[in-house]
Amino acid sequence: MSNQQSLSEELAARQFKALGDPVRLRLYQQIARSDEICVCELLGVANLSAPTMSHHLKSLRTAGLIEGDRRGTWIYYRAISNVATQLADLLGANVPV
Amino acid sequence: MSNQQSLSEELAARQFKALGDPVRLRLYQQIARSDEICVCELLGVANLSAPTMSHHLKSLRTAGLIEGDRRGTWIYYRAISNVATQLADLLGANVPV
DNA sequence: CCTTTGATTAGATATCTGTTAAATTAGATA
DNA sequence: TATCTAATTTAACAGATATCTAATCAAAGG
Repeated sequence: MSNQQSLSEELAARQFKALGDPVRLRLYQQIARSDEICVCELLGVANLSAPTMSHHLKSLRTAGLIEGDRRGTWIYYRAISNVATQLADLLGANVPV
Repeated sequence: MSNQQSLSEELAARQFKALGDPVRLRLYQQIARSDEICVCELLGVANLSAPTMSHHLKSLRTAGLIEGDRRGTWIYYRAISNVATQLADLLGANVPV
């Protein structure tokens, strides 16, 4: 159904791991819900220090789940499309039973 | 589409975390592919010591991803149904944009 | 240039995690 | 009972991780 190119298991594990923290799962959902969102706004939503926020965003970023770019003073993040779908596929939407 | 009862974020994070290890992701997939599978057979497939296998199975078990029952000498594991689908939903198959 | 604001990076530390070896539990069989 | 196999548990330890403080980088405005 939706499988342009299957994720390596190593990469998928790293992505699940990135999502495997309550703080990061919330952040990812918040980012995925938004079209794009500024770090400063995420700081307003979550109750995290700026360094801790950066740390978690870096986890999500290096896992290939989100990407960000600076526009002037602010940095905007957005979810990388298809990744979530690929992970979902991998989770066994394809279980034959 | 498939949302009988949404997962708490805490639980979902624990489940993603359990899947966030290459060894456990493989194990989960192997178990989900099978109708049910004996630990001894998993030991044959993966190259793990018995204690390490138990450790990882316990992670998946306490996260609510798999369940096992003893039948005689052997213990059989199977994937708990719907959980993967709920996680997939949570990942944003349902993103409205 | 200096200061302010937004964000990341570096260093320190306490906690968590994956693996191993040794011990233990559970069931089957003699 | 003793013994064998299947699986888990315990204890120990190295390596990873989350959070904090302090320092640094990047852009904007005075």
